[in-house]
Amino acid sequence: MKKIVLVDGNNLLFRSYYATAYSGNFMKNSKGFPTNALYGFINMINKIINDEKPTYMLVAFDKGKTFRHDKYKDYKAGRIKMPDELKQQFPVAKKILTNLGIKWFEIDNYEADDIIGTMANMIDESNDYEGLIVSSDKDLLQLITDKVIVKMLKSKDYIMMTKDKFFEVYGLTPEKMIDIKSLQGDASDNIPGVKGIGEKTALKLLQDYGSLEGVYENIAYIKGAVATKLINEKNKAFESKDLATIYKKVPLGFGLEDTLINSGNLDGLKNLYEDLEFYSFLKNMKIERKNKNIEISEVTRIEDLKDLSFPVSFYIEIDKTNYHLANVLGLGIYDGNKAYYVNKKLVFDVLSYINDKEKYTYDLKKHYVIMKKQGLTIANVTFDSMISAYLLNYNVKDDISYLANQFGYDIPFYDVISKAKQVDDDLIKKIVVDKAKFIYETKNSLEKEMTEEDCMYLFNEIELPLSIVLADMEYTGIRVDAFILDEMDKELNEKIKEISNKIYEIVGEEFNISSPKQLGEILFEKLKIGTGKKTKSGYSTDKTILEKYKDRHPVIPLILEHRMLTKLQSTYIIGLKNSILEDGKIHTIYTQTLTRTGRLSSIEPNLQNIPVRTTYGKLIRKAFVAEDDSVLLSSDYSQIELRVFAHFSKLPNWIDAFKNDMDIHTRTAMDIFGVEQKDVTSLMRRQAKAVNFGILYGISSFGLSEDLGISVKEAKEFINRYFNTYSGTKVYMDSVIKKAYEKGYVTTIMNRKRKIDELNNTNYMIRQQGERMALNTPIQGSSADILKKAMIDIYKELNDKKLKSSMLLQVHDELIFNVKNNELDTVKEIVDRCMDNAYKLDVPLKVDIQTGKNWYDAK
DNA sequence: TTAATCACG
DNA sequence: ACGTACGTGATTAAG
Repeated sequence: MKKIVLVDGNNLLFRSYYATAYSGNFMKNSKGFPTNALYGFINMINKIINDEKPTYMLVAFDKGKTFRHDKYKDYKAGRIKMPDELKQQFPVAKKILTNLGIKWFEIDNYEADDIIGTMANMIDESNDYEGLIVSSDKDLLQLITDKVIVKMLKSKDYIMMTKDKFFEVYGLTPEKMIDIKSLQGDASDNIPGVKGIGEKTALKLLQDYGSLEGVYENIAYIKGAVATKLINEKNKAFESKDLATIYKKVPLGFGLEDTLINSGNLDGLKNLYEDLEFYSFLKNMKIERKNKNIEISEVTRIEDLKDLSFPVSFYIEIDKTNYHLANVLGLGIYDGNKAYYVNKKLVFDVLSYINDKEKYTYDLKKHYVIMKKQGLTIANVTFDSMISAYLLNYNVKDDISYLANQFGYDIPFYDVISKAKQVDDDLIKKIVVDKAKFIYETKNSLEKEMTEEDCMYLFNEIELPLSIVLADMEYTGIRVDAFILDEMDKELNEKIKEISNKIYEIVGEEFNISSPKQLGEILFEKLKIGTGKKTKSGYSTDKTILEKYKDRHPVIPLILEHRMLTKLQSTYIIGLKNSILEDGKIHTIYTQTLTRTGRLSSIEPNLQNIPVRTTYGKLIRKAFVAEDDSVLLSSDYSQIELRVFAHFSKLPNWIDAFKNDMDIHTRTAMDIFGVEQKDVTSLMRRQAKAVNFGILYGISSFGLSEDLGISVKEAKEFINRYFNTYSGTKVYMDSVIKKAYEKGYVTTIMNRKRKIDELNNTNYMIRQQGERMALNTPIQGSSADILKKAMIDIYKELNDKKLKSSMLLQVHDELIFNVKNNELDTVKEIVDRCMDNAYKLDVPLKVDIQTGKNWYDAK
């Protein structure tokens, strides 16, 4: 006989929730997500598995509505609404089951009881299965047969209810549970029963007369108050019988054999437990840790590698996170059988030796830059787990150990290594080998997942080659003239001092202007400029607020100017100056595996937010200069996001406008205001532009009203007008959101996927936020895809033609190159053509190119 | 470490 | 009745 365990999932979660919920201050993880019900739930499931050792199992859940099979019943009207804190734990419970390899099931209009009843019925009719139901709900006892028993959960232990045991307790056969309920009622299930008849009386009556029907047939023999009650509530009694009967014909769509427990997904389970911060379960998972001690061959000569079989994975450990400044500590290599450790002196020779062989990495870009500094150009890397995991929406960090741990490898985090008092060679040896081993051993599963998710193109043709492009950009660096920064620094020092003194004079006291707290007190309490409370910790003094009050007090424009100047000085003058390395250049690091949309980001320093919007701030760009005999070339996509939107939404007017190289905001103004081009005022264009940008961000009337300085109502009318004019917009946006809800993710033009968990949040606000992400990501992400493709094409052509010019920076829709004077025309042509042709949209891509001795002039 | 602010696309 | 535009990083103050 094969044993199937049937679990009432709702019952289990409810029990666990209320076991701790009354304290009011129940278990949550550090993000505030409630976890109390899950904790008990997992404990129970583990216990069931331990105690029963089932090979088949099904967990049933109620689904949504208060319908029960074909008849509408006020079935649960008497129950209180499920608290959100409990509700939110249900989807996670289901995920956990899936990862445990346990089947769970729910279906519209039916309850867990019905599913279990149907299964029990199937088991009863089968020849080779027996069932065990786990619940604390007595209702389910009616399902007990010769083949199906119930494990009744009590507060601490349980009672195994077989047919015999049931008879022992109730003096009846199990199916009479229905009749008991009809008389006794059940408040929690909103079964009325007969008022005034409790368990004792009900049992006595049924033992005497066999069934509810029997009771009424023999009503003449029953005396006193009980008889009166029975007669008065006869209808209620029979109604209750109907309600108490578990339905056994749920269309399951699967058979008993489909409840076989499978191997599940330990890594997935581990991730879930980590998210929930269930460290005790993590410990008890007894996952076979995958990096058991293995023999490590120490490489002292190249000949020691003669047995190496390819491909191999390798990992270089360095002593700082900023790899432009770091020193190599050691190298680990793994070929599927043997692990090798290479000390820092031999790293260059060994990697040179295997450079024409196929290799796998974690963070190819980092390794490429490290070795390029030593004069070796790493080649033939065909797989990188960092990029792969990023595309698959894993939580990817700079430190490989985070991912390795998710996959069951115990590898210390980087800060452990960096904080170690002395860098122990044996420690490094073990770590680099484990890391290489992790890369090698998880390659296939990541690759398989990428194939399933259909992102091999993105991986092989975009991200992996791009990491080399970025590595070369970082390695090359951009020349920065420290003298120019110094001059600006002096000028700023004076200006800031001057303005500070003026402010102190006007206000009548000295204070820290950079402290929002102190500034708020001065402005709103001392000077009583207005009543602008906004943030948690006090008054909001941000730009928008200050600009609103600009005319109220002469100090405010000075504060604004002070803000601008100190920002320039601290972040850009001082910050950038500190980032100039010995070669007179700044080498940023592009994080390729961070953003949710597929964009790059730039750190240490961030070269993607160098001032440009204000005349004064823009001067910083004069410090970014070309090399000798060169100019800087800046090429940017004109309105790429709006073009991508035109492509997706297929708006005929926009496609037409872009094809004719028309100003898109003017065209929008013409369409929504219904005027000729010559009659478009600057206000109309400005408004049209604001709505267009709103569309890219997933428009909201509030956001638009803020941007345009109009009321929310007016903004709402504006948006309606826009949707009426461009009906395709609404259709497109609705379809994106619909698909996002269905699939749980959105995609870009190159099938980059972004999971959007916010769409499942019970909080309306957060769901709204999720919808805006769903709308924005395909646009922002596709634009990023396209520029990445252009970068790869340009890089390849510059290399193939052996040009000395090089790509330096990427700023989302813009590229900066250092171009040798004698290559200017060639490079211009290449950049223009590659960017134009990077991807074929329904509208043309447009590229603006400018050149100059420095970044300021090239804009 | 976190919040507030402001720089960019 | 709520409280909001999308995506980033660095600096400062203050707990």
